[in-house]
Amino acid sequence: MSRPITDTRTRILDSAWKALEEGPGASVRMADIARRAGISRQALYLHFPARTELLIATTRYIDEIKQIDTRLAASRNAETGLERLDTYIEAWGNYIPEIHGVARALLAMQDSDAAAKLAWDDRMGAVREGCAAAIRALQDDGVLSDDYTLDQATDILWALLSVRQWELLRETCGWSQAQYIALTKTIAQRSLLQNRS
Amino acid sequence: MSRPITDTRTRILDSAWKALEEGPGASVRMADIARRAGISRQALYLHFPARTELLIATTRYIDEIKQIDTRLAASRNAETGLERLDTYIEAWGNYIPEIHGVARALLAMQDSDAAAKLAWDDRMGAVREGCAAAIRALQDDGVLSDDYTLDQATDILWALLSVRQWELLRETCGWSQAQYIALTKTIAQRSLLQNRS
DNA sequence: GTGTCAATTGACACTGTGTCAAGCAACAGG
DNA sequence: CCTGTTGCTTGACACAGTGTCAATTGACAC
Repeated sequence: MSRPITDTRTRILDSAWKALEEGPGASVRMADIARRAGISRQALYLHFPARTELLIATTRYIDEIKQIDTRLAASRNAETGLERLDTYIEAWGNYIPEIHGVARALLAMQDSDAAAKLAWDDRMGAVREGCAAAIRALQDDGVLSDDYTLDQATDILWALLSVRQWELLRETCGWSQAQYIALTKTIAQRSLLQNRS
Repeated sequence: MSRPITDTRTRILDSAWKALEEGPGASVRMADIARRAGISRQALYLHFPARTELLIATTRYIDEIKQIDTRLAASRNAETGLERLDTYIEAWGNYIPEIHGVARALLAMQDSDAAAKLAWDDRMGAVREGCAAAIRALQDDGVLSDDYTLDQATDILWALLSVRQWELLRETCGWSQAQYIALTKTIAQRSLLQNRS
């Protein structure tokens, strides 16, 4: 066989990724993904028994390619709290464009597929935990303003990093990713930190 | 007839609103909305020829009940830029919980219903314009930091006000709306404004 | 050569959207 | 009282997308 299992599976995941990236309005139907991957629709179901499982698997796949866990671990190992925040912002900021297509597709599921949504929540929970850890490090360093609780500060940073989500609705932002990440850093520091160190 | 047109139409819109509010995973199918409103599914199509039109109409309906345009106009008439920002934040902040169900439902449309999405973008554009106007007033008052362009500042405030959107994915925030709006004001002022006045 | 495994084709059930036709109850004006 | 209109009803249907099933093919491994 010139096509080992992993090959086909990878081709499927690549196809799903590409389909999801094509923005809102893109057809992310099983048939489309199968056609993209060059296999039949039914063969797709041999690899992924349901659409939601394919979407979740695509998330994990993107995680691996983008080395998200590695990057988040790196943020955990940073020396100062501020470095930790920087590294986290870079990891998550770079992740968002890839991930928001999946978010859209999962949100789009009419049937409340509890298991799939739980898996997604877990993933997001992990990323969010990285955010909270960075904030906590800042508290330990004593540079975090005590106007905000840990949860509040996490929510604020999360919001700043997630503004790209709104591009789903109004695709008129026009910022480059680098611009965006740089600005996020500035605003996060200005908003959350006291001018101490 | 004990049921004039407007009565049925209002009942439909109320039903749709309620259905949309029941969070992600809620069934916002035409049949469900019809059952809620106490009419047949086909009668629903007599009032709204398509699902997307019902969703958009529900947005307008919520607008009216919540008097969003009035509130945004009030923000336009505020004396100082800071008051203007405050009024805007209050109007839009109170609007979000009602509106994010519609956002979710519209995002969920697989068929890229261009017209409906355009109408939605228009609505969001109007609200966003209110945001930009508030920011611009702050520039005129000379209290807005010139580190950010108008677009950047608008995006930041928009992000801060829209963090609730993420509750769709992780419903663990637990903030009260008042808490949220108060915090948004603080963070917006701290982030965007120079400590001048 | 036989078994196995991935993938194929073709058919089917089910759900949700949107359409169509025929009928029915109430009300209005002659 | 009859007639037309209006708002809604029931019942049927077409269509798209998901997910399932059975029978078949083609290549590789032992």
